[in-house]
Amino acid sequence: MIDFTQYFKGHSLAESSELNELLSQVKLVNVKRGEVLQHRGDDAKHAYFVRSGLLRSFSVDEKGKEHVFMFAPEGWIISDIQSTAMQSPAVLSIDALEDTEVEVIRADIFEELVNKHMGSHPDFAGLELNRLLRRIAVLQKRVLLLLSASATERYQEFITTYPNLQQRVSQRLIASYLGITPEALSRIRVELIKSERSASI
Amino acid sequence: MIDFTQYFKGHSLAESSELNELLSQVKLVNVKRGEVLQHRGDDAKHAYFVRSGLLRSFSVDEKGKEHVFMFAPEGWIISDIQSTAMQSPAVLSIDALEDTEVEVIRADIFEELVNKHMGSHPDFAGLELNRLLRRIAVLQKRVLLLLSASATERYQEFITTYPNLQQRVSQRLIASYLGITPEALSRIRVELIKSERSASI
DNA sequence: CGAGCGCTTGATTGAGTTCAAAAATCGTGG
DNA sequence: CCACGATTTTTGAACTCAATCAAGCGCTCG
Repeated sequence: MIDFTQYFKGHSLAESSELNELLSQVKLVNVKRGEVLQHRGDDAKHAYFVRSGLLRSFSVDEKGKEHVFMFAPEGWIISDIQSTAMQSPAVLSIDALEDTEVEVIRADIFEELVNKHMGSHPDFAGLELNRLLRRIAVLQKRVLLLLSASATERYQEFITTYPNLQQRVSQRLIASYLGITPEALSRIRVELIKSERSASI
Repeated sequence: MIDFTQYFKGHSLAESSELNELLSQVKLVNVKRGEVLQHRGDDAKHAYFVRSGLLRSFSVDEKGKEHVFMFAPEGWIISDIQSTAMQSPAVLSIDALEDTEVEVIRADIFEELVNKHMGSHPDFAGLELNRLLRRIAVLQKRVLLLLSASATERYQEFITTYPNLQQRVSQRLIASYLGITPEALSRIRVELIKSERSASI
């Protein structure tokens, strides 16, 4: 079982009263598949730490179409970092793709902790820095893929990067993550299976 | 004239010996339009602070095609954050689109400074955190645009977000940034000018 | 001044979308 | 546990946006 406490383990903050104060703000919530945790337009943004289950964030465009921004399985933190940083209403909605046990906390808690407790617990900043750097790495990779790779290549990249997710998420949602229609993904898969067959003969 | 020193102004580190140590590592370099500052595959990554001129970072795909990842005009810092964070060879190349005066420093200096001097100069972490959050914000926006918007919409978004760049960068490069061909952008512009005309009559 | 680069325009092709409908799967209540 | 309705996936056909290929024009800078 992974949780915020464990996330902070190994850092000086882990044993401090500040951490206890922080953890006392954490609410443990059970959400059912399909429930929406955060709506686009919400002013109060939250960060969600997934203990078990699966969340996703997504945007809705003018034509009403959903676009999956990210998936968050066990151990992941999901939030609308952009809207939190810009102190603007949420542009992303967040909902549950499976029954999920999730720890909820104010999304700006990380920044606040860094700013407030840097002096006494400086390595907390390093932890947060690391989280953001990893986020940037996956976003950079995703942008470059969207710029340069065909739908087929993006799908192959997806299944090698997230083999476990591929089992748990419907094709409809994978297609949305890849920026294509479900029909296109269906056709891509039959082509891939065909070529697998001929390659293994 | 903007530089690293100014970037650090207003933070406690600004007056410290650590900053002087840092600034002594900064090399001021003049690069000519077309010069490549960093090649894909380089092990030593650098961060570039643009004092004047214009840099860009880009990737090259298997077919040899270039894809513009970002532009960096005066006052911007450009680097391959992903490769620096992952301690892997650079995936992005960086070159000059105009004659550029640039301050060069090891790309991992920010992380190192945060880790080393956090105790004595904690607010430096806040500065760096802010830089990363802004980066994430633009990347999130770009991913969502690539997922949901047509080439025309992405172009319109580009010119409203970066009106100054539009003047300085060739259409060829803007097209690359948008993920389309120069021919497609040329046609899009014709259509937009047409519809502007009919709208203003 | 000429070679090359950038932009445009045209014709053709192709990857992916849209619309429609059937087949398969899932989930829920009885 | 089964059955029914709803959702997802597949398949087909027509269409669209953007890519590709090709040619011509206008600059500039060497």
